[in-house]
Order: sequence, then C-alpha cells, then structure tokens
Amino acid sequence: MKITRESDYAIRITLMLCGLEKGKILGAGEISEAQCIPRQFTLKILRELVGAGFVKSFKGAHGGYCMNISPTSISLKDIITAIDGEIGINDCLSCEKKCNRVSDVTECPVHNRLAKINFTIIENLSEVTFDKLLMDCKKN
Amino acid sequence: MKITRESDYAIRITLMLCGLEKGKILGAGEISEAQCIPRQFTLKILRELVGAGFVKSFKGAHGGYCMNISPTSISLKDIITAIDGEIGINDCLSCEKKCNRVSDVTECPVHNRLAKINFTIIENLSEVTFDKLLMDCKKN
DNA sequence: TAAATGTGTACCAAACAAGTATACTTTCGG
DNA sequence: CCGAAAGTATACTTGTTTGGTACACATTTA
Repeated sequence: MKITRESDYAIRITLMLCGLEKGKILGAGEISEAQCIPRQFTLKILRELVGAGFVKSFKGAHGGYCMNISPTSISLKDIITAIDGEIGINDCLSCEKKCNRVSDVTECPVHNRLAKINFTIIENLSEVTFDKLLMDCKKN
Repeated sequence: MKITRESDYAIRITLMLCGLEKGKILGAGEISEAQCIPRQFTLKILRELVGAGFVKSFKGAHGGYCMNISPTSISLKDIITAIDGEIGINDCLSCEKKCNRVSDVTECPVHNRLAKINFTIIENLSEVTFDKLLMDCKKN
C-alpha cells in the first residue's frame, strides 16, 4: 500500500518543473541537489518522464528539462501510473472453481469491494493536478 | 500501491471463519484447501490473526479456529493493518532544510494531498466490515 | 575541440514477499 | 497413558522488486 520512492521523487521533480517560468529550463544537477535525489537516479526518472511525454529535454551543454504539457493536464495519478505502473490495490488471484476467489467479478465479494476502493483512489489521485499543488505551494 | 498477497489471503480466511455457524470451528487444513493457500502459509497467517485477537484457536486433536470477535466489528482495514502494517501510501521522506520535502506537514504540499487521500483510503477500507462481505456472498 | 550536458544499457546490493522446514506442544480417543 | 491429530514457534530459503550505480556514448555550445 505504498507508492514507491521513485514515484515520490518523480512527483517532486515534476512539481519543480511546473514551477519554472515559461521558457526556462532546469538541469538534472540542480534538480538532484534541490530535491536530495541521487544524480543518476534523477536522470533515470527524468528519462522516464520524458518518455511518458510529460517532460521535454534539451541535450548538450546548457541543456536541461522543462514541462512538455500544462500543469492543469497532469495529475498525481499520471505520474504514479507512469512510474509504478497501473494502480491496482489488489491482484485478486483466482484459482478457478476450487475456491471462492473466482475471476468472474460478480462472484468474488472481496474483489468487488476492493475494486470500488481502487477506483476511488484513482479518482482522488486524478483530481490532484499540478496546478493545484503549485497553488498549495504559493499559499505558504 | 498493492496490498500483499498475505493480506489478501488473510481477508479470505477471515471471511471463511466469519461464515461459520456459531460454535463450529475450522481446521487449518480445510481452510488451506478451500482457499488454495499453502498449508504452512495458512498456519502462519492464522497465527497472526490469533495474535491480533481477531481469531480464536483450539489446540490438540480436533482443534481449529473460529472468530473471536463479531464480523460487524472487523473490517478490511483491520486485517490489512494487522498483516501489512499501518496503511501509509507515502513515506514522505524529509531531508531537512535543503529541499521542500520538509517534515513539517504544513510546508509540503505533496505530503498534504497524499495524506488526505491516505485518510480516505483508510476510511473506505474501514467501512467494509465482514458482515457486509458476508451479505455480498449470500446475494450470489 | 573540449567541457557540459543528456541517453542508454547493464549491472548491483539490500529489502521484501511468499513460502518451506522442522522441532515442539497440546489435546483427545482408545 | 500412548499416539495421532491438531496448533505453535522459529528459522530458513528463494525469487522479485526497489533503489540505486557505473560507464560508454551522443549532442550541443563556447
């Protein structure tokens, strides 16, 4: 029931990039230092964010990163899904007929309840877009 | 973002025990077979459930297990917490002054948002008590 | 052209999940 | 009172995931 540290980092990296003035970019080194994330790990996460289309990169000397999409159109859910994979609280194993862990959703009460909760989690995470996080930051 | 398979098993074991007629008990072997959980693993989980006070055990020949508390007073949250530990979606690492991952809750927007979502998850899981799961079962 | 960046791939160690093995204790039935 | 059938306790094992690291390479700018 945890999001990985990598996702946590990715969220903070994204938030930092969302806070950038338009046209500015930020190097991996600066991000790594500001967020206390090991340099190589920062680079790896940035690569994943670039791969997912969330972040844009600029190569070469004075290169760096900036957002590729608007903070309003990216949420915690997007980052977590991109880094950790689909959000699925339960595996809901099935072992065919023998027990009541059946793959047919209608027959497994545990599955049904967990699936509903899972859906709620995804909804809640989707609602937290980065423009909201940015606003929260400015309040303090 | 997953509950462990052990918790999943524990939920199904508990549900099975909740479905027992009053005064009856069930052996680990029967549970293991019905739920397709390896025998030793079943025993281990049962021991944890006994330790948590949810299940009562009877030693010796013709021994077995039954619930120690009412299905109305035990929820998915209780089982998951007992098996996997406290439900905490985020570690929210802090590295003191240097970055904005500060332990002081009011300063970390990510932490605040995740904490709220975490609270919702706990609420949702707490609402699913085993009497409700039992009802779901009977509907099918 | 060299220094400063990002890219890609492969590797690694520690922690965790999931399960196993084994020796022991308790109870009941005969 | 003995042995089979349960549960108890503890320690081990094995595979996967997490959280990185290392290093060779590609690209850009001064």
